[in-house]
Amino acid sequence: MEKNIRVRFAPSPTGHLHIGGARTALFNYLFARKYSGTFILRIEDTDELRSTQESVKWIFESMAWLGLNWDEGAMPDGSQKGDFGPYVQSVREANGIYREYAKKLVDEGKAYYCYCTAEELDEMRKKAALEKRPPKYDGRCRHLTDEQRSRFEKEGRKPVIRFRMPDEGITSWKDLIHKELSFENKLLYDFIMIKASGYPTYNFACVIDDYLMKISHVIRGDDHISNTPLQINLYKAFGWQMPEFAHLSMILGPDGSRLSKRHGATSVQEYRKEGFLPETIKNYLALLGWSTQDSQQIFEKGELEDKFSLEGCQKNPATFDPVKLKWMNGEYLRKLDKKTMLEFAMPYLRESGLDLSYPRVPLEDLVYLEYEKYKVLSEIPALLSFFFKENVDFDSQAVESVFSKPSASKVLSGIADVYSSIDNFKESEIEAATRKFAKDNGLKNGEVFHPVRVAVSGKAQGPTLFKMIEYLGKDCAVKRIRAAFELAAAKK
RNA sequence: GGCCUGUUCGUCUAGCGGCCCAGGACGCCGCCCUCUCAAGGCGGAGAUCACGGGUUCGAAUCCCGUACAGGCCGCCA
Repeated sequence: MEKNIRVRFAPSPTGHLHIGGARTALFNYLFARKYSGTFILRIEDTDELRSTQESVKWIFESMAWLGLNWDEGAMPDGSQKGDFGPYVQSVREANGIYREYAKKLVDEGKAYYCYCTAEELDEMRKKAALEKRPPKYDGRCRHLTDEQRSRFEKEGRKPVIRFRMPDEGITSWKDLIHKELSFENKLLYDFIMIKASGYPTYNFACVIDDYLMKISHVIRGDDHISNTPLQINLYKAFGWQMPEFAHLSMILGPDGSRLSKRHGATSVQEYRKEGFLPETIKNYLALLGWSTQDSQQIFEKGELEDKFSLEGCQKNPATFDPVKLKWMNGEYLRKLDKKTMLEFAMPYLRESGLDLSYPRVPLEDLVYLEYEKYKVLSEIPALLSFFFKENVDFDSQAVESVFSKPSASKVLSGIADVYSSIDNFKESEIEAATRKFAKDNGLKNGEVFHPVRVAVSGKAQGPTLFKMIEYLGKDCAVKRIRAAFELAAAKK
């Protein structure tokens, strides 16, 4: 691979960072890291209507959370990092960069002013559709005389600048993922470079900036494939060397259409809130459309950066699978140590409204108790809630199936006495005493364990029993078992 | 309507002419472990490689059609 790899992620700030955008960012990031290149963040806010400052903030936040740190570009504090800035297109526009280059093409006869109104264009498209022709701009303003122009100007019309597309020939390039791709020029159209507002369009700004920022590889979604021949003709008109192109496949929802809001969570922020770890998101996203030869699933820190390659990228679209995402998050959660897990769990615990001062054991011990069960952080409070309050919320089904057994009330009254006489209230002591109780009374272990579990936690499923009882503490456990005894006795 | 792209288990994928009547992972099913649920271990079902033609001694892999799917055709990006 040649030196000076420079790639960029260029989102338009019109909402939260979408999971598809995050993947594009990730692939660019990984590519840059793999080849010791430069990863650049450029804000493409040329849509004056939809771009917002707030969206820019969201993009920064999501990128930072994912750990996709950029070497150059717009920074959260408003500064510009790097020698090829500014990295915000609206600022570049204000600096006159796009107008300057557009004028150059106009002067050379490679672009022209067009006075057609949006309504006229609309009309043309409708007509074309009716006649089953491609809705392509017919080039009617290509050869306007000075007289015609001044008449339009007098009418108060603001012109756009259109690129004069070659009528003949073929535009092709060797895509790093799709191999050879080609388009006939006569099918292309005179696209707008500068809008009537003076703002550049995507296709124009993108080329100017990629050139000026010395981008070596353009890695983006393959919804841009048909924009590429337009852009290549721009490079040719300027006489610039074009970058390499790599078009990534799309991400689909479960129904096979492009992943969108109606498929549920689509922004990085939503996944963060649900309790996915950034490492999970990165790992999962990397696997959507990319793989190693041995189909490796889980990557240790730094491994993605080492192993990533464009050759391993898929040409066909990938369906997003939330189930596998959750599995993967479980894998990452299980790797966390006690302290880290508590740090991650804390926001969810706080938000749950549980009385965090209630338990007598350290929170990290409680959280870690069920560590191998978690799939997302947000489910932690519900799993542990019985540790945080005086009384037990009984699961009616558990009560029904366990307390209705004839031995239940006998077990509960007996075991409460046994527990209250244990001095060293630790897991091993509790377990030994419980097993002895079962044996002495001719009961199966399960006949004792199950009612006790429901009595202290209210649920039929939960953490390992004796550790749970130890963490609850002697007083609490005995009290709960006695209360449950009343309940079970009443059932009879 | 035109152009472009794509098509291997339900899903993500390995595969780049013989090692493949197709391997891994998620999910599913069963067994084991076990105080429950998980986790873990073991095993299983699941793809005639979209379809039809070629090329070749030999094709999931190369070529051509067909079908289906997606993308683009905006003074959106």
